Formats: sequence, C-alpha cells, structure tokens
Amino acid sequence: MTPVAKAGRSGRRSGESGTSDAILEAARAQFATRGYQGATIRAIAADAGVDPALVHHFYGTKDALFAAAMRMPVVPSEAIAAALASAPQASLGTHLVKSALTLWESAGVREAFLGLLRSAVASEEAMALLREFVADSILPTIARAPGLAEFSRAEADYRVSLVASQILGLALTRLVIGLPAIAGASVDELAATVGPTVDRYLTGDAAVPGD
Amino acid sequence: MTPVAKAGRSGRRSGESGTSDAILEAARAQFATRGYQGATIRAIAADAGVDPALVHHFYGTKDALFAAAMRMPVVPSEAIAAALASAPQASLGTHLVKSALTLWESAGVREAFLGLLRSAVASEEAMALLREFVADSILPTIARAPGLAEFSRAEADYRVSLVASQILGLALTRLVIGLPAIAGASVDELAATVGPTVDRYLTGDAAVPGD
DNA sequence: TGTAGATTTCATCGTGTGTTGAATTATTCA
DNA sequence: TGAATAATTCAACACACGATGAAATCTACA
Repeated sequence: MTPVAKAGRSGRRSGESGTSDAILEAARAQFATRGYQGATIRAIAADAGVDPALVHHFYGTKDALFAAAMRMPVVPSEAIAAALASAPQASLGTHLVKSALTLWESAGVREAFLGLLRSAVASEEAMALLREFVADSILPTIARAPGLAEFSRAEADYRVSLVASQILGLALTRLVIGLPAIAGASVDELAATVGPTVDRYLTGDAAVPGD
Repeated sequence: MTPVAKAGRSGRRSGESGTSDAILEAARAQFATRGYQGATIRAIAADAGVDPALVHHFYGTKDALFAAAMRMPVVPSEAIAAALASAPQASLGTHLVKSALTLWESAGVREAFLGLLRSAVASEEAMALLREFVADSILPTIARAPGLAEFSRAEADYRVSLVASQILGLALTRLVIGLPAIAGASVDELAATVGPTVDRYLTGDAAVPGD
C-alpha cells in the first residue's frame, strides 16, 4: 500500500524506482474510491509516496492522469473464464450466476464495483472506456460459452448482452443499492431463480438479432 | 430555470418569494447533474438567483442541503401505476418492460437516472435514501400487479425485487453504459425478449422466499 | 407605532485545490 | 570527464470552495 518511501531531499533517486507506475496505481485506487472530483492530486501523490509535482511531471494534467488510470484493466476477465471452464454441475446459467455472486462476496469487490460505477457515471470519457472494456473484454469471454457458436455474430452479441444486463442488474441491486430482498437472499437462492433466465438468454427461444 | 431574479441590494424582498424551495430545486438539479462534490453551493445559489450565504442560512451545511434535496421524489411512481393500469394487451411482463423503455425515451430521463446513480454512488447516505425510496415507493407499486396477491409478503417482495433487478440492469446497460446490442435494440425487441423473464419472476415457478 | 423576527446581501476568512518554475540529484552516453 | 537528460522535491501562485458575522430590508404582531 505504501510502495515507495518518500525521502527528505530532492533530486533523482538511484536505481529503478517504478514511480510512475506507483502513481498510476494510486490514481486508479483513488479515482475508484472517491470519484473524479473527490480524488485529489495530493492524495494520489501521498499514496504513491511522492511529491504532488511529480504527478504533473509524469502525466501533465489531472484529466490526462484520469484517462491513463482508466486504461488499466480492473475486472479480471480470467475469473469469468475460470468460472466457465470449471465443471458446470447444474445448468450453465445457474453456474454463471453462482460464480458471479460468489466472486462478489470476496473482499473489496463491492468497493471496486462502486468505484467503476462512480468513475463511469462521473464522466462520459470514463463511460466510453468502461463500455469499450465490457464490450471488448467481458462479453467475448461469456460468448465462448458452449451452445452460442451456432448463432450469428449479431444474435450472440444480443444474447450475451442480455445476460450482462441481468447480472449487472443483480450487482446493482445487491451490492450498490442493497435492496433487502436481493441483498438478503443467499447465493444459492438467487442462482436458482436467476439461473434459468440466463439460460434462456443464452440458448433459449425468443432472441431477436438486432439488425 | 431562473426562478428568481437577483436584485442588487440586500434586505428582505416583498411578497412571498418561495426562495427556499427554489434553492432546494436548484440543489437537486445540481447534485443530480454533477454529483455531491461537483455541485457547489455557489452554483446552486446562482441557479436559484440568490446569494450563497442564503443557502447556508436556510439549510446550514452542504451535507444538510444534500440530505434535504435527496428527500424530494424524483421518479414519478404514478407513471408506473399508470403503466400497470393501462390495458395489458400482451403479457404483463412485456407490457411492463415496454412501458419502462418507452418512458426512458422521453427527454431528460437518461440524465435523471444518471444523476440518481451519481448521487447514490457518491455517498452512503444518498444510497440509503435511494434504497428507501425504491423499497417504499417503487416496489409496492409494482407489487400491486395482478397475480401477486396470492403470495406471502416475503415472497412477493423477493419476486418484485427480481423484476427490479432485471429492469434496472436494462437501464444500466442501455442508458448508462450504452452496450451496443442493448442500446441499439428497439423497444419492441427488448420487450419481447425480456418480458417473459419478468413474467416468470412475477408469477412463474422457482421463487424462493427470503428467510 | 414600535419592535422582534424573518429574509436577503456583502465582505471576508481560512483552507485546499490544480498547476508552475526553479533548484537539486542521479543517470546516460559521447 | 563532461554535457544532456531524467527524476525528484520545494516553494509558491491564483483560484474556488464552504462557512461566518454583520448589516440592510421587509413582515408580523402587539
């Protein structure tokens, strides 16, 4: 958490410091936790153990820092791939929902999700980056699920996006808003009720290819 | 948008000014548009055509102003009631989804939704207020749908919350993130594919009462 | 009429912000 | 070795913020 110790006096340090990476990581964390306005250059610099001026030296303005920080991947799409790869005992949809819900229970996920939403909702640019990330990294991973290969590219896109809408809705109501009935339900309960929905979106009837 | 014209000199104005209401409305708009940190007392005062000190005079601190502004209802639950009351030609779920999607197409809804999320995601207090609002105002309205009366209170809560999760997920992916496949689909397409899901949540099998 | 209270502006305070320029130290390479 | 360049800190600027206290103007009520 405190990657670099701040030395008292100025001038260049010896050896590779990796300072600009430390700044970027601190920035990502601060932007995620506090949002764009709430994150201050000074706090980011303090987190990185560095003088605020150094942040500007590396990244110029706060906007540029933000843009750079947003380019870092946050959600491990490997986790999704792992969930898909592991043995689906029940239906695929149930398994997917269960994996997602279980993943969310690990520490810090709520904060990370909140942070992502905070950033995305705070600026159109961050929103575009998030959309790009979801569309280019997350959805294709889900699209590799068995049974989707037979559909056209457009229809598969549509189906997978519907899955995303339901699962993100679950995340929103359970993690962010905390609707009692959703937040209070167990992983198994939710997986049992929502799983079939995901199955239907993935391979069931009634999916219209969008153009 | 500019309810009260700012006069040059100090002292009380004659007649009822409704200034504190104007301040509250300006605050709501600013908090919704810019989030808690982004909204400034000065901007709110300017929007209300008033001196910044007057804001403090009426509401004390910025936190208190925020709390007061959050208490104003934003989402018209009458719209939901109207949608439920109007003739459901297709299934109830399809009708509900179609109504929601159509409502969103009217101007300003995306901004209002974004603002709500912005505020909710920015502070735990706003989140609690949003949860309270959804749980106490929105959900009971949906719960008056035909066919839900036969369920226990807990099960009806669970079912309605599932509906909320799917519909909010749709709003998130269509309005906020703008996932191409969802944002690009037509209202009828989405209603046709998501409607049955809502039907199943409302009256179908596989719903586990929480607790 | 007079006076207590409500509404409004003004001037200002202290603090924290993003940003800049110069100074200091280390590295690289001719 | 020496010169160019990169990394780092320091000190400070200008500005916007939330907040406060006093003064000015109006209303309500005795």
